[in-house]
Amino acid sequence: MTTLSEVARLAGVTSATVSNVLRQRGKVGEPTRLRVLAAVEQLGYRPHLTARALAEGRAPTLALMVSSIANPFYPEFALAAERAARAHGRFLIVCNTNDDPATGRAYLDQIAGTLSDGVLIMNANLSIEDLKKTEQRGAPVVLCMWEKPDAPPELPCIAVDFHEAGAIAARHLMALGHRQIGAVVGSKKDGIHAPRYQGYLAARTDAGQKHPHYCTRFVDDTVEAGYDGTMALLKAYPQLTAIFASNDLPALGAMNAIADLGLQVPQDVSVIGITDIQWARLSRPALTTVAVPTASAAEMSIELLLSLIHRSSPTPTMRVTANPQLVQRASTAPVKT
Amino acid sequence: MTTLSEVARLAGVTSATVSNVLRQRGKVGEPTRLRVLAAVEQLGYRPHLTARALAEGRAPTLALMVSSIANPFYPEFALAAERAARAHGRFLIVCNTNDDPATGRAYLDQIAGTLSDGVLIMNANLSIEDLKKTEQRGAPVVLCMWEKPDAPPELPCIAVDFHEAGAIAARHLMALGHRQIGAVVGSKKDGIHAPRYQGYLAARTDAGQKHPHYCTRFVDDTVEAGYDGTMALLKAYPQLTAIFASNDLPALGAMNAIADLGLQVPQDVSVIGITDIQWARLSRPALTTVAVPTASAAEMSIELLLSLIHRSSPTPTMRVTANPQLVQRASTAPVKT
DNA sequence: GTGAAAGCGCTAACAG
DNA sequence: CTGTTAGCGCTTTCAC
Repeated sequence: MTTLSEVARLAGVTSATVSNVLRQRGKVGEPTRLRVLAAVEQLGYRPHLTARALAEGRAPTLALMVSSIANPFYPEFALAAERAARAHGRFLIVCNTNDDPATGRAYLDQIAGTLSDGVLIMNANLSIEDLKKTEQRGAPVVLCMWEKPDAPPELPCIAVDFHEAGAIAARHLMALGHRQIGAVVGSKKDGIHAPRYQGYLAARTDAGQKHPHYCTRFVDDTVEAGYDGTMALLKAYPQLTAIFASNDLPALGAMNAIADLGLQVPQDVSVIGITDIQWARLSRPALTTVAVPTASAAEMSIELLLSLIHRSSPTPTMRVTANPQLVQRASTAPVKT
Repeated sequence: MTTLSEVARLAGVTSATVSNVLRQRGKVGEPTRLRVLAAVEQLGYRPHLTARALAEGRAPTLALMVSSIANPFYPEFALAAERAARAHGRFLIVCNTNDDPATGRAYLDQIAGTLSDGVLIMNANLSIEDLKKTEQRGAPVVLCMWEKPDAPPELPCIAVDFHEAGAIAARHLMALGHRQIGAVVGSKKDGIHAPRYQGYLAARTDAGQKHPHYCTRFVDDTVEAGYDGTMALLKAYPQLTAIFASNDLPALGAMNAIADLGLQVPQDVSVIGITDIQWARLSRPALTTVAVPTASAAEMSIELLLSLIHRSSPTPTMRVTANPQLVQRASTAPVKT
C-alpha cells in the first residue's frame, strides 16, 4: 500500500500538492506536476477510497436494497443501476434483505450514511417509517419503480404507471376478441400488484365488460405460484380463453400450466404478462408482455439519489418513467371462433 | 450523524471508553458501561463503518467481479456470496466488468485494497497477471468455480470438477441408449467450457464410442447461441437423438430449436445441460442437467478469501467443491428404438 | 477502569 | 504555486 506522503516524498513535495495534482485542482506548476505524476507512476500509487471518502465527509458507495437478487427481475435493474452509479464515480452495494424487515433494517442502520451515502429501495419489505428515519439521519432514500401515486409521495421515488400497464394488457386481450379472461395477480389483493390489476379491471369496465372477481387468483410472484393459480382457474373455468398475469414470472408459470393441461398457447389460451424480463422473449412460445422501462428507471433512480445527496433537497421528489409498452410476441392470439 | 465523542460527552466519559464498550473489550466498569449504552441508545448512535475501517487498517467491503450480473447464473452465486459475506460482517460490492478487461482492471485498481479487502473473481475476462498484480499489492484474490486443475493453481481458487460434470452428462445419455449425440459447447474450443467437453469426450471414448468432431458446435454461452448451434447440428445431422450442452443456457436454447423443428423433447431428441440454474427446473419440459454446487462454492469462496485476508497466506490454496451431480428431469429419455 | 494522544490516508482551508 | 495545519470518526497503545 503506497500512500500519498510516500509519493510526495519521492517527488520532493508535500502530500497536499500531490493531492492537488491528482484532483486536477490546477494551481500546480507544470514541472512539479510532471514530477508528481512520475512518482505516482513509479510507485504505482492508487488513492485510498475509504480514506478519501472519510476526509471528504461522504460515503464511498451507494446501496441497493432488494429482497433477493436471485429474483430474475432484479439483476437487470441492478446491472443498469451499477452502470449508472459507476458513471458517477460511485460503487454499488447490493443488499439482499431476503424479504425480512429485520434484515432490511439492519442494513439501513449499518450502512446508510456510513458506508453508503444513499439508498435505493426496490421492494424490500421495509416500512415507510424506517425509511424516513434513515432519511432523517441524513442518508437520502429513493423508492425505485413505485406505483405512480395520486397524491404526492411520502418519499422521493421513481414512479411507473403500472395501472396503465395493466390496462394495456387488458386492451390487447380484448382487441383480440377475448371476453373470458382469467387474472393471476402476483401479490395479495392490496399488495404490490394491486394497481396493475386495477388498471386491468378499469380497462375492461371501460370497454363495457365485467371481470367476475371469481376469475381472479391472488398468488405469489413466482413461476410456480402462477402455475398453480392458472391451473386452478382453468380447471374451474374451462371456458377461459386468456390469462392476464400481473407479472412475467406468473405468466411464464401460466404457460406451463396450460401446456400441462394439454392445451396450446396461444391457440387455446392466450397469456400476457407485465415487465418484459429477459426470459419473456426466450420462452416457447415467446411471451407477449407489457414492457416496463427497467434500465431507464434504474438510471433515473441513481440520478435522483445523487441529486438528493448533493443538494439534500428536503421535498420528496417524484419522477415518472416513460410509459409501459405492449410487446407483442407469440403467446397471444385472436380468440377461437 | 452522531459521533463517538458526542456519545462520550453525554455519558461523561471519553470516546476511548465508548469504543471499548461497543467492541466488548471487557475492561469497563459495569456502571459506566450502562451509562454509555444508555447514551448510545438515546442518541441513536451507529458506528461509522468507513471511519472504523480506516482506523482498523482494513477495507469495509469485499468485491465480486462478474462479467454481468444479468447472466442468469450469477445472481444465484452472488446471493449466496453476499449471505456468506454478511455472516462474517462484510458487505459485498458487485462489479460488472461487462466482459471488458479494461473495466475489470479499472475496478481492481480502484477498489482492491482501498474499498475492498479482497476480490472474488467470477469469469471476468481478467488476465492472471492483472490478478497477481493486485494480489501483490496486498488484496487477496480468489478464483471462483475454476476448473479443477491438474497442476497447483497460480492463484487461490475454488475448483469444480467440470470435467467430471461433462462425463456424467455423457454417461447419462449413453445409459439411455443414445449413440448419435450432438455437442453444443458454450465457449471457444479452448475456452472456459473446454474441460466439460473434454469430460464428455473422455466418457464416450471410455465407453468405446467415438464422438465425431463434426457433431460439435462451439458457440456463445447464451440461449440464442445454443438455439442456433442446435439448429445447425440437427439440420446437418437429422439422425442425432440427443444434445449435450456444456451449460444450461445453451441447453435451453437447444430445446427451443428442437421444438421449432417440429420435434419433441425428449421423445425425439434428448437434451442435457450443466449447472442446474434456477430456470432449468422451470422450463418445459424441465431440463435434465448436471448440478454444480453453486451456493456452497460461493460460501467456500468467501471463506477462502477471508482466511487469505486474515492470515495473508502466501501459498496459493485450492479447495475443491463437492462433485457435480446428475439431476434427472424431463428433457432426457431412452432413445427411440 | 478510564483518559490522553497518536494515527489510519486523505482533503481542505489558509498561509506564505 | 506550494507548504502548513487541521481535521473526517474511529481504534489503539500506553499512562494514570
